[in-house]
Amino acid sequence: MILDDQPAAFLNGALSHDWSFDLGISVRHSAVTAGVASLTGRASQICDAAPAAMPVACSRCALGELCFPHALPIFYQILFPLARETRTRLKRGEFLFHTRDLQTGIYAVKAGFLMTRMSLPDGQSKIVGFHAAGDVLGLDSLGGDTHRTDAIALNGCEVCVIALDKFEKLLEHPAESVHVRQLLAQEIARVEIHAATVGMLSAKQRVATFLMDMSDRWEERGYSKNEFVLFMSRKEIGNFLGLTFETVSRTLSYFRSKKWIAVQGKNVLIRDLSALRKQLAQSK
Amino acid sequence: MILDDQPAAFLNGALSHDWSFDLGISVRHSAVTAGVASLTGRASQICDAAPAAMPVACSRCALGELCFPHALPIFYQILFPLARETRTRLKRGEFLFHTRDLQTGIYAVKAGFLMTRMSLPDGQSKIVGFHAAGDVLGLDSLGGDTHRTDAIALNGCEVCVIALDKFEKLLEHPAESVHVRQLLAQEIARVEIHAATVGMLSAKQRVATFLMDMSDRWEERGYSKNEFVLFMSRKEIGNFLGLTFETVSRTLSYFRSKKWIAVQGKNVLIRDLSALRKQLAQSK
DNA sequence: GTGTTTTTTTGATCTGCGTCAAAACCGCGC
DNA sequence: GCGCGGTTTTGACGCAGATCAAAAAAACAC
Repeated sequence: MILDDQPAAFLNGALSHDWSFDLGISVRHSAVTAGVASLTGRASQICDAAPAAMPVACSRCALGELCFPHALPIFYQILFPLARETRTRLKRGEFLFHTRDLQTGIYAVKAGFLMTRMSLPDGQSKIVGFHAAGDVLGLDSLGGDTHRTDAIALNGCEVCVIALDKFEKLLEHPAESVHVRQLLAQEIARVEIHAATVGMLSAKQRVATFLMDMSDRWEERGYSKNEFVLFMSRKEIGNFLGLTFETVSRTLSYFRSKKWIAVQGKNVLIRDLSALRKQLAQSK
Repeated sequence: MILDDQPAAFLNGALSHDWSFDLGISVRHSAVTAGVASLTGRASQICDAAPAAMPVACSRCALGELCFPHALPIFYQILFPLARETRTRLKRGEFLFHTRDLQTGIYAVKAGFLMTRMSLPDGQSKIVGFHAAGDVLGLDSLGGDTHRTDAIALNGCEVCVIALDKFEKLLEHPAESVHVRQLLAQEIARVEIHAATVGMLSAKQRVATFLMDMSDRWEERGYSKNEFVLFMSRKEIGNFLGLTFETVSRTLSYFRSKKWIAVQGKNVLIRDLSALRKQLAQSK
């Protein structure tokens, strides 16, 4: 189906242009652009699986300041090769870890997107977060010795694994210890905001918040805040927001009818961010 | 109004009996029993304000194993007097800290109940947690330098304040550092479960979950898991659960009509925990 | 004690979102 | 190219829970 209010060119032009803009992070670049391969017709050149032929120097890693070794010169030499050895590649749908798995390490996302999912007592499962390059996974399980969530790849991912014993050693250094505490505290903030969002906002407000959140994340990573790909399905968005996938779809269509966004499948263009933001001020 | 299915005696008998059962923690005892003062007719004897005449030895503190000094012999002598000096008393409705206040310390609840509340972009505020004796507040703000939430006393509270610089020093000890990471990780787990709960459960399921959660907390602290006081109002419960206060009230009435609980005001008696638990298995 | 305010309960009505259903669309293998 | 399974969109309908309203109960001030 062709967008009624927006020439399809925006998807093949603007989007692919921005996404092929190289930030000097080759692995992330390839993973991110994978999503538009079908639109740009360059599927044969840019494949989803992280390219083995592209070595990533830690100095150019997508994690940047977030990566532990950066703040820890003492362990830099030790951890760098360790992390390299235990790097993992995941295809869409593959698990990084399962609930109740013994926690063996900490995971830093170098490229791609994942989601974490938890099981409820009634047997249903609920998506508790989406994670992009630069995010650290597994810290929330430090309280026990098993994972509390499933982590599943949304597209081709590359994840740097730091073994738990190496991680513990890392934490003996005060600077790293502070850093990890900050990451944990930030995660609490994120989840609390999400709980508040899901708890008291209308469907329109939840979807608007979700789009704005995604926009921020893409911007943080150096991409356009107005044009991005939702690697998750409508069903997954709905699960995350506490809505059905039909409502998510309807709401996106509503935003499109108001000309606030343009959507085609997983590609999104924000056309009026302030209008979306104004939704939040609405009574409900 | 008299309970239709339960003689009022249970409230004046069983409840007050269990609550006057002294665990050797005098401050907590007085704070907890304050809620039933009007029922037991002993309001004049047991007042809400924490009694200045009752000193609390750290060895008998409600925090027990959770208290930092316990796991840290080295700092025990230093911190103990510091914590004593900076103990705070709060009356119902008073703030322990406000959003955007500069974070000056970490707070350990020694007696009473508090709630933490955060502001949403649309101006509304949302309760993100209820906290009882033994809980530690303020850790979630370690990511920045200001508080992200308001902390408000639900009844007479006594809170032990540990200045931030003292706390940082405490964390130089690895055992304490691990302990704090565990507390942070547990908080993430709590909030994620809450977000999942609020996101996809029906009103009956949310209220049932809430009651079971409260029951667990009272039991953890050595009280009966079947009889307790909800220090928060229906409005506050509703805000926390993402429901209106009318729905909370209606749902409690429904549970009472099924003879699963007995409620009079803020006093609750669980009469059939398994029936409540079965609610969660329901389709919705 | 009395009067006032706030909280809680219960009822009546309305509506946003879930549910069920069908058609359109997309990705994928051949 | 074509056919097929999964995803997304759109429509019709019903119900859980929000909203509006009023009375009862509890909390509070004096």
